[in-house]
Amino acid sequence: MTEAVETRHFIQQMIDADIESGQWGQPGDRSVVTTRFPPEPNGWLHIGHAKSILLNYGIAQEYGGRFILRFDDTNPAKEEQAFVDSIKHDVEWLGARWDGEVRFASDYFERMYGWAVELIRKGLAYVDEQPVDDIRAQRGNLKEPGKHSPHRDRPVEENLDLFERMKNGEFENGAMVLRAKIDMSSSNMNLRDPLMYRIVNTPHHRTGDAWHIYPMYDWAHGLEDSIEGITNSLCTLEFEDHRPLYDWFIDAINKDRDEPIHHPRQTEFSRLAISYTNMSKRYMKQLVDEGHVAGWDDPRMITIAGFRRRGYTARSLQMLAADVGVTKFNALVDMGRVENMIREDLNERAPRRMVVLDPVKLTITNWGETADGGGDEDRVEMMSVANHPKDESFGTREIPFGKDLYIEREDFMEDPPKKFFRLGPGREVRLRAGYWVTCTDYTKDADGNITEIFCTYDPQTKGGNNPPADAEGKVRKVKGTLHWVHAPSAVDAEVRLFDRLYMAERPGKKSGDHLDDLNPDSLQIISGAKCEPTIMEKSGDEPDWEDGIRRFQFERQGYFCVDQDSTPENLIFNRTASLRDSWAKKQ
RNA sequence: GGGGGAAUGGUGUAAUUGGUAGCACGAGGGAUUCUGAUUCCCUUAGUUCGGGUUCGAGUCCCGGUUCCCCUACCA
Repeated sequence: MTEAVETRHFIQQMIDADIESGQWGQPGDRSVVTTRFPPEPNGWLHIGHAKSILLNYGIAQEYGGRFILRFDDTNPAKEEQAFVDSIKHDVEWLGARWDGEVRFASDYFERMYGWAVELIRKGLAYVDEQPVDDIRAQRGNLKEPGKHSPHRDRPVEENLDLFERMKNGEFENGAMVLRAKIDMSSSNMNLRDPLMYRIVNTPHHRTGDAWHIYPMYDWAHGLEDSIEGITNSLCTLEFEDHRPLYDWFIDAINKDRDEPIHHPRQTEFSRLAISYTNMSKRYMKQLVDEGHVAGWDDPRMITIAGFRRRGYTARSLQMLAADVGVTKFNALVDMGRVENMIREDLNERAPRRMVVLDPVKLTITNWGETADGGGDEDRVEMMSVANHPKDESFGTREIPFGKDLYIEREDFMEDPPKKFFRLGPGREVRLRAGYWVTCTDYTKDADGNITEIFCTYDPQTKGGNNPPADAEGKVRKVKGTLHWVHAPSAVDAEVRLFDRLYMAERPGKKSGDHLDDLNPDSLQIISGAKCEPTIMEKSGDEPDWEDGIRRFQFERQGYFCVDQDSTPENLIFNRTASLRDSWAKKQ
């Protein structure tokens, strides 16, 4: 007997071991586990952030610990309150719930400053007043060691004085910095006397002009983690080289200190990369700025807002995060996987509707004849349709059927090949939940476009059911079932069909410019789609979409959601994903 | 001529830490089907390379290769 064993990724295994050994407190106490998501409020969150959020939140959940949302607002020049709000919204939408109030690094500036003073007193930090270029030149490079700053051995009292005056705003931007005194010949560039503070005379979105110096990432980040009692500071692979510095700063503070501060453990995992996209903020900004997309929440963007507007569910992103796993391997996840996740979720949860995207008229010429004789050309029959083929709890709805219908233009061919299971001259198909119809004639315009299709229907196939067996006991069969709408009662809608933004697996890899790989057909707007009249009807059996965004499967077409700009008078649908199409693949 | 990481089917990810290389997706084939969807069944294909230790190596040792990251007063 093989049992499904829950496999634990390397971070879970590490935490398990820490708990057993009592790394953070009493051995066995799982509730101490504390994680965080620390975005800088300077932009939009993307799918890569979603992986990080879900990883951090998931671990806190699993161990019964805490998950903290902290804004790393240490750079007043680039940050805005608006991003704080949108990031909170995205994190919540993803389903992550943070512990207590949202935290801000700027609330810790005073404490960080105090610790910096302690480092100066210990001779571990100094004020450097050299120009940026000199500092840069002295740093050396990957092969050459750096050189000491002439101010490296400035007396402690002088450092203290200068640092305080930096804080008080006595100097211009860039006039001087505070640096840690570590090792200018280290092979790890991060340890070559890294900057701790710089002068920025720009008002901060939360602290106003209270500060004139702002902490650098390496100095600030570990301290923020420490203050919040973070046990596991999870970050991406490129920070591996920063870990020695992360540890050095906390150790330096704790050196000769009566009450040592908490020392979290930083662990790195590989960031999410997806084919046919690029997570680079620079690239995304260019797409927006140059109008290649409509904005940061354009449904083609891989921002969380973009995925949301496209119709992706939080659950599908959670499924994706679980699916890609947590490792240190630089993996490239196939975009097809992402698309399959939303198909999997929506297949289960989306109620079905019939919508004709590219309508062509279909007229039933014998609608006046009925099985019991005496039909009425103008009558409308109501047909009962299941809202979900596999789940009866979705219930049914009634849709009208009559003489004048629309079907999909691509469902008719003048001279169809044998394997084409749809309509053609003389061929019979089932109109889903309607009747069986046989094509008897069609008309074309001067350009050769089909303008109208004429059919007869079989009154014995009402509801789409098979006709009764003939005298020899044989039942007539059809290969194809088409979706349709009743023309007089159809509701118009705009439908936006999205495709991948890029045509290359790794945009920009070949030519160096990602714009060269842009897919010119990534957006197709259809203005005359015809929807069944019950399109927006709430059947009560419809799932409670946690974000209020309504989603449907348009039968035989794909999954669609109601766009935020849609109104009852002017319906707008976004295609989230097409259905799998083995017919298209064969062609 | 530096440092830090990583390599398992096409893709992603496991392997009780030395004991039958498994799962998912994809792809191919078939069954079912009032969505060419869904569902179900079958098949496909892998330990970066070369040595070594061992009864036995994805796992340990030695050597090589390839890929990613590191020289911001950004995070």
